[in-house]
Parts: sequence; C-alpha cells; structure tokens
Amino acid sequence: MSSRYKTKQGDILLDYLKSRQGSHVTANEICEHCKAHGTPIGTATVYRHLEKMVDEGIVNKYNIDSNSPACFEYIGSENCCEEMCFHYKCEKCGKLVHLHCEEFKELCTHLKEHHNFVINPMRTVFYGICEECGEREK
Amino acid sequence: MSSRYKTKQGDILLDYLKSRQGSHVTANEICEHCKAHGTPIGTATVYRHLEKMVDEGIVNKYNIDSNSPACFEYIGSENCCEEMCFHYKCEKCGKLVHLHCEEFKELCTHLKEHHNFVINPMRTVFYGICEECGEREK
DNA sequence: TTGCGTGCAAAGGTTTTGCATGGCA
DNA sequence: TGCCATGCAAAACCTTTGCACGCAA
Repeated sequence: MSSRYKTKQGDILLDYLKSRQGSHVTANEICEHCKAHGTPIGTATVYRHLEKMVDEGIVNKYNIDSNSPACFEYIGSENCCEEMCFHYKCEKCGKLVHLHCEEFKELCTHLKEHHNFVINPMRTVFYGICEECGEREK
Repeated sequence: MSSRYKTKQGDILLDYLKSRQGSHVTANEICEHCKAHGTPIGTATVYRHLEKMVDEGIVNKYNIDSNSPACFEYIGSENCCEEMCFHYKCEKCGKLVHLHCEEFKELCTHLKEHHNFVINPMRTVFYGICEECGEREK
C-alpha cells in the first residue's frame, strides 16, 4: 500500500491479492479468507483498501454482473502503464491476458482524435473467448 | 413480447425500448417514463420483462459499474453482432457513450486474426475521460 | 499528540421475491 | 375458468458512509 500509514490489515490484503495474482477475488472472498486465517478484517476496510488500490492502478476491478459482486485482481505496478498494454479476459476460462500491441495504440489515438476520449488502459478490459476455449467449442 | 400473454404493460415497454433504440436505458428511467406518461408500471414488472427480453436476445444488458444500475438496450432480433457497437464510460462524470465505429471493427478483426481472441462487444467497455471532463481539467 | 485507519452498524441503491389481485385467452 | 401478469411491500444483496475508537508515526 502506498497509503499514508502502513497497517497490518493493509499488508494482509496486499499479500492475499498478490497470492491470487492471475485470478480474481470478490470482496466477500477476501473477508472470508481473512476470517478463516484468524485475522478478520471489516468489510468496510476491505472495500476502502480495494478502492485505493484500484485508484493506484495496482488492482483492477471488474463488474461482471450487476447482481454478482465486483471482482478484483492484483496486477502489480510495474507492467503496462506507459507501455500501452491492455488486457483481455476470457469469459469461459477466466484467463486474463496482457498484450502489447500497436493496434491498440492506434485505437487509443483514434478515440482521442475523433471522439475526444482519453482511454485508461489500466481499467479497460476486453471480454471475449480465447483461443483455447474457442477451439474447444468447435 | 413473445410471452404467453399479451399485456398492455408489455406493449408499452417494448415500444419504449424500440423508441430508444441506439441508446441505453435503466430500469428506473423506464419506470419514470411510464409514470410521466400516465401509465405507471411497477418496478418488478419492468424487471421481469427486461429479463425475459434479455433471455430472448432482443435486448442487451450492460453492467457498467456495480453501484450504478444496469443499462438495457433494444437490439431487435437480427442485427447486433454485425453492427459492432461499443461503449465507453467516463471515469469522472460516469457518462456512458455508445459508439458505432469502424476503427473498433478493425481492432476486433485484428484481435481475431493475430491473437485468436474473439471479442464480445456486448460486454467490453472502454474506460477513460470524456471530452467535457478533459476540458474541465485543463 | 496528530490524524489516518479500523470496525460496527446503519444507510443507500438496485434487483428479486412473496403474495394477493387483476386481466388475458 | 384457468393461469399468467401485475403491483405492492418486503427481502436480499452489494457497497458506502458516519462515527467513535485504536493505532502508526
């Protein structure tokens, strides 16, 4: 955490998120995990930390369905930002893939020039079906 | 509606959704509209119809943010997929904008050809800062 | 000591559900 | 007549907020 104060709860949360890197977690799952490990953390605290991390760009938040809880995923701080990478997530297997691609850069430029929209690559995720899952369905 | 019974409420809802084709509406907006037009329809009824229409595939449902209401959009029975529309959402003001754009189609093609990823435009939302909010910050 | 972090409980907002009533066929 | 649709109110859920207390620096 790059919060002002370093706290036990912040450390635990960050560690847990890191340990789950590559998959996603709900706020409730985090709470359950902490409780099960003898260090319960209040829901509000969990949400407050998650929000902060999302702002910092080290965690992504996905809203899959308005009725199911949001999913969070640790993505770290070093990769991406200036590199203009983006992510796509497979709706079938849940795999999250990082891509560096000129084509995406072009789209960003286009959005900016023609639609005056400055994209935030950290938060934008493409949903769809990945190669493996596509093959499997044939 | 292709429900079992044809009802006044079903007709009104479908008509309204059709009249808003190309944009999206929340359940609450629908309720307000109906109330304002002298034919109030219960929230539960609105949701029940929307759910049915989504199942039938004539309406799309977008979940932008876990805290804001879901958006619904009439797409009819045939078009959608070839239209390749997409959405972008402003992180500042929360505005959701709906675009039909060739550039996006190209990105989809590219992702498919070079990365073997078949994008789902229904679910993909671009996040960033819109024109107005960008201006305001200068 | 200062002021952020925490946790509880309550609030806020969206969506679903139970149930009695109304309306279509 | 039989059964689905409706609407109200309440429930269910996720998430945020208010507030008093605890803890880091």
